[in-house]
Amino acid sequence: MNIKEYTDFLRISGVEINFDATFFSGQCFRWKKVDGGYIGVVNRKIVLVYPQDNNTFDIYNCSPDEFKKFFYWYFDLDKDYDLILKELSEHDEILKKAVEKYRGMRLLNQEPFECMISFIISQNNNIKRIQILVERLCQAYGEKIEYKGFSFWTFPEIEDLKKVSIEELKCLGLGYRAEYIKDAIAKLEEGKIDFESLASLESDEARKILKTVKGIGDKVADCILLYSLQKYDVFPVDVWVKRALREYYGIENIKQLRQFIKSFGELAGYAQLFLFHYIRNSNK
DNA sequence: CGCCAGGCGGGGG
DNA sequence: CCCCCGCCTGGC
Repeated sequence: MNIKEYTDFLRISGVEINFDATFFSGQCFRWKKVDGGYIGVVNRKIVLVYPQDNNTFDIYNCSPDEFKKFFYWYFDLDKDYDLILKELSEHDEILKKAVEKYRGMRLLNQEPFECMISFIISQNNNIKRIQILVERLCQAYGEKIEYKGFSFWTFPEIEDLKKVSIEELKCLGLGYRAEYIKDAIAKLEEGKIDFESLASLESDEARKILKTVKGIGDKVADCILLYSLQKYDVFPVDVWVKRALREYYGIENIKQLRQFIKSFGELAGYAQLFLFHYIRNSNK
């Protein structure tokens, strides 16, 4: 990888990133398309990304230091994707196709609080509505930031949300999830949930603790573990994945499912990312 | 109007 | 443990 500094952007070359697949695979909800690129709010800043030819992209509003310290991690660039994708391809034919089609998709390492709240919101909702609800939450309680004429809001901090009532959250259209969000914040405040200590635990232990929050079940817990706590042995299962696993792999029960997930070892999360995206886009 | 959407909690077998 | 139902809300 090579980083070249220009007056107001960095040119990163030697890394293959499929931004469409990465940003719109359902692992995150705040990136948007702009003319020729993508805009997002990450690390409390507005960031613009413009893909170029030959495994190169430009990134605006990001210093070389910030790229090395934050985005290198965020885009999962410390991993050897050649190796990961090779192993997935060798697992079976379905995964081989998924990997071929979406080569360059990255598993994002996101901020745990944003990830937790976003996936609590995601339950029983479609992607479009998840995006709208997350955006409303940011506009109501986040901090307004600007860059090159774009204005956005940061994702609210725990401090910003702890004084907000359930009723106020419901006004945003969150419905019964408002109560769940409040419970998550209360448990964070009380120290019953602590992301740092969760990250140090085995996935099964961490999942149990996350599930003590009202509104966090297996699926939401696994998304938090995989997308923000680096638990790559976790494989979130939703209705789509369940259906696909039955159809493609003949998986009918929990026992078979556990065995299937275990067969990927530490790459289960990567397998899920590629399988899920492949399934979602091939069926329509 | 009913049904569904990238689940979950609560109750009952 | 497994199954089943209702659920805020908005779109179709």
